Amino acid sequence: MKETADSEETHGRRGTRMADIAAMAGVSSMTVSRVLRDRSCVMPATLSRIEAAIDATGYVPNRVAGSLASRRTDIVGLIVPSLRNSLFAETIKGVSDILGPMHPLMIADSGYSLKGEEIAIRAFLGQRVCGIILHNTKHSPRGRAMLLEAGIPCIETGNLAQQPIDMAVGFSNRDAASAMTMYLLGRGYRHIGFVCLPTKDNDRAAERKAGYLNALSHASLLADPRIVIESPPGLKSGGQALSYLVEVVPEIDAVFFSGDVLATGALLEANRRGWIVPDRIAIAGSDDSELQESVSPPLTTLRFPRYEIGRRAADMLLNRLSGRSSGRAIVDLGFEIIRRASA
Amino acid sequence: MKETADSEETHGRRGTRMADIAAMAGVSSMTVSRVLRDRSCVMPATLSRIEAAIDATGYVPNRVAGSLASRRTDIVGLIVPSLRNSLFAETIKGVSDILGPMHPLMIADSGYSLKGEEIAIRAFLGQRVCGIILHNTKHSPRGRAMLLEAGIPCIETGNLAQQPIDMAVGFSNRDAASAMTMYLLGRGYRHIGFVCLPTKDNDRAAERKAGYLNALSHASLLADPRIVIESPPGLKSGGQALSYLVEVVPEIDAVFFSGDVLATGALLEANRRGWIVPDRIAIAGSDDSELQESVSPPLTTLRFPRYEIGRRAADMLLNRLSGRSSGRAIVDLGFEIIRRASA
DNA sequence: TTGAAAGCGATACCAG
DNA sequence: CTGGTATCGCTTTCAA
Repeated sequence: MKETADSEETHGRRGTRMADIAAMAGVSSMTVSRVLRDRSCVMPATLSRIEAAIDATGYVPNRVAGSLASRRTDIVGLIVPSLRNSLFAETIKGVSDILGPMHPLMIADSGYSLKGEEIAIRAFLGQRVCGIILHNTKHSPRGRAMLLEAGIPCIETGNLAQQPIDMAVGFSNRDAASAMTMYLLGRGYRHIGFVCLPTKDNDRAAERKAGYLNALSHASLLADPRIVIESPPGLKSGGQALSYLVEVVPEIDAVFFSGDVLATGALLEANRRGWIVPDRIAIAGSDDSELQESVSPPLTTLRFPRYEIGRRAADMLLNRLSGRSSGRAIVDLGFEIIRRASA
Repeated sequence: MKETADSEETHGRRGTRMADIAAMAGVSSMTVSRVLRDRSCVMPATLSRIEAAIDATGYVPNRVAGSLASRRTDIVGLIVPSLRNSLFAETIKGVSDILGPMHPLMIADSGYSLKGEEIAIRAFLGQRVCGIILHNTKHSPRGRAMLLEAGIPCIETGNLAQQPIDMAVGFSNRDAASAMTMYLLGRGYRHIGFVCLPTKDNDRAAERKAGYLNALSHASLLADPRIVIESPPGLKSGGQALSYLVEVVPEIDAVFFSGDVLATGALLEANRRGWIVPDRIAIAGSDDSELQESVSPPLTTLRFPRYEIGRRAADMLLNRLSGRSSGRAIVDLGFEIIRRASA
């Protein structure tokens, strides 16, 4: 019956368990378990024996077992449309900063597809994450159903959801686009083009287009469908979009690029062609960054509080978990128009 | 003894368990477990009953319990210096693309500090990740010890480690910096400045500085310490570095910016000041991107296969886990010098 | 091909 | 403050 000792010696490292620590310290594993949560709930003498055992062995508690026993994990799941895009990186950083090491962060990208999001949701639920943060507010029926069914906090951050599954934090893409369009109208531009990312499966792009169209109709202007286009992401793509718009409707006097670095690409292209911005054509962008501020002329853009959105999302999640809050919060963090020389 | 039925009704949703599915399908839970791994190992009739039960209930297997029983998870841990930096986003994307939904990805940032990395390592080991990918090749003693002790695959990717803990994939920052410096020397520049990110806790920056110095001494040139500087990251920072260098040593004829977007910032600053690049001063950068290609003049840069590094790292990890490989692979994915107009 | 029994390594819940 | 005992929901192992 030396099986135990034998296998420890024979098979080598099987990993230190809580029971081993308990044995070394001459206590039960419950005491060890308690110490791990709260050092101040045992006698000092006991505590020091336990701590000695822990760092003699380098024991790292098994959260998998702990999670099974307590029926919950500390893992937070985050799904973004793309891991490559630095915009989402801001939000990820915000989330990560608030969560800290006590709440491991699991990240998946949906590849901008509803199906991809659904797959990620299922994977996360399989891991029994304690909460989920999503960038999309549009979901597949199954995805939405799983989230509802799971009964865990869920925060949607991409567009300010009017009917969130649970909670939402963000800003209104529609209002932001509308505001920028009105700003351009206020500056006297009358042939304002609009470029956004593909709207399929992307509620944010769709909302921005709607905001642009809204603003025009509020001003009793008719949108010219020839200069309302969708474009893939990227600097070059922005340049190409600008070239295209000017060719199709030469009298165009301003363009609002509502996606990522499109505006910067357009500005670089304008510079290359020797077009004076904003005299020949005004350019407005979105998602302000150091880059948009550093080009010449600096770009007028929308600024979104992406980092703060990540922080708030994580914050709301943690509050809900700790029972300090409940209810279907919808937090609007707004946006700003950053006025610079380009429009 | 109607406890079971009672508690299900009383406490409501407790989540469907494998045993429930088994009961519904009239089989044992072992059979359900098997089906989940390999649909083709049970009789078709049994299979369809089980599948019917699964999607009638929306059952999502509990990986926490599964992991405890099998003593291993499918979770991969990834630690990067910063989640904000789009460079690392490339690698993250590569890792994520290879892992897919079967291997959830846990991500933490070290905040460029060894202590931060150690904390993340401990957290990951607590979650019993099946493998770890690190961007740093310099670690705290405890961090290194934990990794060694854990006995799981570990891949270092930031700088090509000569003595990896386990496996390594990447490129030599030293060789790359040396190559770029030699390229500049070959173009006839003789007063070449060097700017890198802070070298503290950052083996990559340190290696690049060493490569620059190496190249100079191979050419029997003395480095001028006044124009070898460290600078924080960012476009503006790059511009400031350029201004500083030109002021301190006016005869400087080229600068190699070895970090991130520093070179782009410097180029924009040069343009602003009306300095002709490369006639007044040549500028070379690193970490090629669409941006560096799109500015005027386009930047000569080093290009690193960051996405591919992520893919290979994940690939090596998966291969090791599946037993298809072993051994301490060190994979050098190299680098390229992208020659453009700026230097 | 299928099932029964015995864990996996913690925590919950009571008792003392 | 401390310990015993019964899970947690699945996989392993062996037997049928």
